[in-house]
Amino acid sequence: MPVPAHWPTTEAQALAEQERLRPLVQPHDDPDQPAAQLVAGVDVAYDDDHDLVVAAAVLLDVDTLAVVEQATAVGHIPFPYVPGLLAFRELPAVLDALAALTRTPDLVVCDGYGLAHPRRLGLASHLGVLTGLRTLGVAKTPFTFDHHQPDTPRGSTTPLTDPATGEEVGRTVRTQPGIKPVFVSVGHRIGLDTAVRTTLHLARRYRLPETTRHADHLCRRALADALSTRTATN
DNA sequence: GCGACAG
DNA sequence: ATCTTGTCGC
Repeated sequence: MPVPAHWPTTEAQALAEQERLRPLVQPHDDPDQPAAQLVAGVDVAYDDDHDLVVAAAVLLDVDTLAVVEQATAVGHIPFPYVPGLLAFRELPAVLDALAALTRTPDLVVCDGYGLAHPRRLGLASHLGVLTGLRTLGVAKTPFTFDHHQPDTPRGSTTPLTDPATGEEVGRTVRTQPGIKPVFVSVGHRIGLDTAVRTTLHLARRYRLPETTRHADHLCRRALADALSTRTATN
């Protein structure tokens, strides 16, 4: 329930924490791990007026895409929204929701970026390093770095490149024909090709991965429930 | 200095 | 993220 001990309170602390965790990210496929069977989707909903944050973790079978388990967690908002420091606002609740699951996911799909981040530690990578879990990030809107629009067909991609180093830090992916692309980047213990392939598999029907859709719906319902319960109690 | 800026 | 009306389409 509570925020992890020593969770950063100021921007300076958060920046220092990112510098500390950044070198621990493993941006490649992990040979010791078999292909993912249980994939988790995590998402968060807020109510700033009541200082409430609700996270949801939904486990899907990667083959059938059926929901096999789900959990939620409620808490207080631990950090303000600051571009580049989103993880400090979302992860405490996400960690609680994941801990509430009975089974351990083989992969966690996050809402946002991983390596495609100003300091190479977006929330997907951050979550991966903190938990040791394999993670990837799928963002809905551009953040840092330039890119071109992918072609119209589903599966088309274009690189998200760091203009300074020329390094490919992510990829725009057209998950549905002619529909606005999503931005995929490596989180932890996974390579970009695998991350993109997995995202396309999970987004066979809609623009966003099934994992993200389920987690989004669940955390919104849970937030509504938490607010109504609060009204009935207070 | 100014603008941009995941969710 | 969240606030919001109507509207197009399966």
